[in-house]
Amino acid sequence: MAPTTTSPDLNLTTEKMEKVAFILKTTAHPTRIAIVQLLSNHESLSVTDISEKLSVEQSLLSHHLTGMKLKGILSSHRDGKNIFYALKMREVVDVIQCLAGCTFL
Amino acid sequence: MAPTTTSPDLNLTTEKMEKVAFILKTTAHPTRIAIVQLLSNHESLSVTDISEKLSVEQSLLSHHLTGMKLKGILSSHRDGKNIFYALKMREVVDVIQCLAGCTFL
DNA sequence: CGTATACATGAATAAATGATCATATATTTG
DNA sequence: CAAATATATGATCATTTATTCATGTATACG
Repeated sequence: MAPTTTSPDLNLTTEKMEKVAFILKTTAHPTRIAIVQLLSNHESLSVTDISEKLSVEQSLLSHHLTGMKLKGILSSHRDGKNIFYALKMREVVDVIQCLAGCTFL
Repeated sequence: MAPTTTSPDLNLTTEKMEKVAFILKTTAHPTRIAIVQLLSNHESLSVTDISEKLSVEQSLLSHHLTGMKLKGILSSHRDGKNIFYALKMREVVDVIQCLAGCTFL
């Protein structure tokens, strides 16, 4: 009885497949994966925090962040001069975790 | 004690993040998700089988299939005139399953 | 209120991806 | 071997995504 080792049947509607593809696309970028990783360990971080930790230029990072927020993966709130981002769709952590666990990668 | 509900810490090297992004990108397309779904339920199918079931034109499908094979997601073998494709990296099923399970999608 | 800080936005460009079409190759069959 | 079937491939074009740069907006602070 090891229910977590076998995958259940996959039976998705076209609409669902499109939505899944949409989220996968939004996640499929090294920088964005790094962002998810950071936020999976940090609750919430400012743009500057993330920019420094990942060495990604402010504007480019901002584009990534606002995109991810728009698509529902992140949330944000302002605190003074800073804007803090947090992980909203925690499932993406599992998705990354799952693939990262592949021995052959 | 429900160990499967919480995600373990995510701590990936840059290289690993790139590889994960690579696989995610290869999966992030409605047609390719449909292919994975089909093959998760079928063991192996010919290009014609898949083309008919998904109503995707031969050449376009072939591009998708060879790409996915090249990137290690699928395997293939010839039997007579047909070439049969099968799922090689079964983890992608879990990835899709995971996101498909999101209530908000 | 002016200046500095933190972040967002938009335009322009570059690069990657997707789709289509024409054609090539492999295999079977007559 | 010629024709038919099944699939792959390569060129081209359209679309999407990524990056950069310049500038805009909000907040804080003197």
